[in-house]
Amino acid sequence: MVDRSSGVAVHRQIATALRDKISAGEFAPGEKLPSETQLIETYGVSRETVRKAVQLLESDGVVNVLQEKGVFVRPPAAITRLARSRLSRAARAKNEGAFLADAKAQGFTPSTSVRVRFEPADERTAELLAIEPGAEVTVRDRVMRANGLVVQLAVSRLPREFTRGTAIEEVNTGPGGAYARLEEAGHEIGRYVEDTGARMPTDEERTQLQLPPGTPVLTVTRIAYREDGTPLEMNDMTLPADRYRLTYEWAAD
Amino acid sequence: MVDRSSGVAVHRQIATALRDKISAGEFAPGEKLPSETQLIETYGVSRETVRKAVQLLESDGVVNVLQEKGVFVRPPAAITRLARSRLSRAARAKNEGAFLADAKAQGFTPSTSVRVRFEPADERTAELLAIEPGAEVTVRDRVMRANGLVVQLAVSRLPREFTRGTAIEEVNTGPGGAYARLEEAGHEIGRYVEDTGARMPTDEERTQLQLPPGTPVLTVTRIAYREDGTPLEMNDMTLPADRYRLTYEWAAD
DNA sequence: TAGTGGTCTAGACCACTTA
DNA sequence: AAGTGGTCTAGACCACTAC
Repeated sequence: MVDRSSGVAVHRQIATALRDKISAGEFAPGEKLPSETQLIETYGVSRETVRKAVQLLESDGVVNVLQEKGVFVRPPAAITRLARSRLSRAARAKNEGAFLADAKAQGFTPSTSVRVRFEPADERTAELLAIEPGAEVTVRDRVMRANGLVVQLAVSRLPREFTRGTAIEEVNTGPGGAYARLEEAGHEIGRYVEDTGARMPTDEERTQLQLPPGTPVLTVTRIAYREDGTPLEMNDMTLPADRYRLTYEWAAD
Repeated sequence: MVDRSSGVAVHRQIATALRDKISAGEFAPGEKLPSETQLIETYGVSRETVRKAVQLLESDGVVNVLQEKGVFVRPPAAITRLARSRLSRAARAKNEGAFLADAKAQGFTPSTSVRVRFEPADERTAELLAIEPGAEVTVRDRVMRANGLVVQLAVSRLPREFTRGTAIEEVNTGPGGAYARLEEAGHEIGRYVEDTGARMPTDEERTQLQLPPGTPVLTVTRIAYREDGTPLEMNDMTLPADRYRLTYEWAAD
C-alpha cells in the first residue's frame, strides 16, 4: 500500500489514498473512516504517521475529526446565497434587514446582537470613507445568529456626522435599518461597491463562528455611496465559506 | 512561558504566543522566526511540540516554512482586483480578453494555454445551461499565467449548438474573445450572473497554482445569458485567494 | 561541519464515549 | 472495560544550505 522509496512522505501517500477513496465514493459523506488503529495495521506505519495523514485531510476540510468518535467525511454544508437584491429599497420597505430576511427564507430563527461605539477613524477607514484619519466614526458591531449559532460577523462604520441624532446610534435602528435612516436624513444612496475575498480565519473568528479546521472565511467590504459620490458607510462582513455564496447579477454593458 | 495545567495544549499555547508576537509586529513580514532548536529551548518542550505549533501557523497561512532556511512571517501578496467592468463591450472592443488586460495593467507578462474539447453535459452543466444532460458541450480549459506562474484556472462550457462553425471551437477565439464571437453569431449577451465562494484547494489545484499551505481559493461561476434569458456560457474560475479580490458595483435599487 | 526543516518510530498518559 | 482521538517525549535518520 505504501511505497517507501518513492520519495513521497508516507503520511502524504496515506492522505492521498484516503482522499481518493473519498472522492471515489468509497467513503460517503458522513461516513466514518477506519480508526487510527485500523489504519496503522492497514498501512503498517506508526500512529503519528497515521495522525499526520488524517490531519492533512482535516486541514483541507475533507474530514471532521471528532474526539472519542472517529474521523468522518465532511458532508457538504447547507449553502446560503446572498444576492445583491437583498439591498434593494423594496426589500427595505418590508421592514427587515437583509440578514433577517435571508435567514427566515432559509427556515432559521435569526437573531442579532449589536454593539454601538464611537471611534476615531484609523487609516483604512479614513481612506475608504474619504474622511480625515482620527475623525469620529460610528461603529456598529453586529453578530448574526441562526438558531443560536453565530453565522456572520459584520462591522459597520459611518462618519459620525451622518448618524448624529438618528437611530443609527441606537442599538435598534428601526424599520429598514441604517440605510433607511440615512435616506430619511437626506442622504440618498446612489450606489454600492462590494469587494470580496477569502482567507483563513483568525483564532477569534474561528471561535466565534465555530469553524471546523480547514474552513476559510469570505470577507466582504461594502461601501455605500451617496448619489453625489460621498461614502456614507463601510461594512466589513465575515462569513464562513462553507455556508455562504455570494451572487451578483448585472446587465451586459 | 507555557502553562501546563491550563488545559490548553502546549503546542497551541506556543502557536498563539507566536501569532500574537507576529500581529504585534515583533516579527515583521518576511522576518525569520526563531529556529526549532531555539523554540525548544525557549519553551522547554520537545521538538515535535514545537513543530506542531509551527504547523498550526502554516496551515492558517500566517507563516511560510522553507526547508533548510527557516520559518518566515508570510508577507502579504500583491492583490489583483477583478471588477465586473472587465466584461464590458468597451473592454472587449480593445481586443483583449479580461485576463490579459488585467495582467498588463499590473505590469505582468501574461500568457494563457487553452485546450478545447467536446463533452456530454453532466448534471450540473445541464442545469446551469438549461440543456439536456448528455447534450454536447464545448469546453474551453484555460490556464492563465503571469510571468510564467499559473495564477488562474478557468473552465468555460457552452452548448455546442452556439459554437459550431465559430472560432470558439478554436484555440484562438480571436479579438474580443468568445463573447465577441457569440455576439457576431447573433447571440447578444443580456446579462451576467456570478456566484462566488471559497474553499481549500484540491491537491491538483494546489500543485497547479503553487499555493502555499493555508491558502484558500476563490471559486467564481459566471453564467452569461442571452437577451431572451437563454444561458450561453458558464465559466468556472479558480483563483488563489491571497492574490485576488473581486469587486462589484451597482446603482442603488 | 553546523544548522535547518522533514520524516518516522515507539511508547507513554489522558479524557471521554460506548457497550 | 474497550475503543476513540489528543497530547507529549526522546531519539533516530535524511537532505539540503551556508559557511
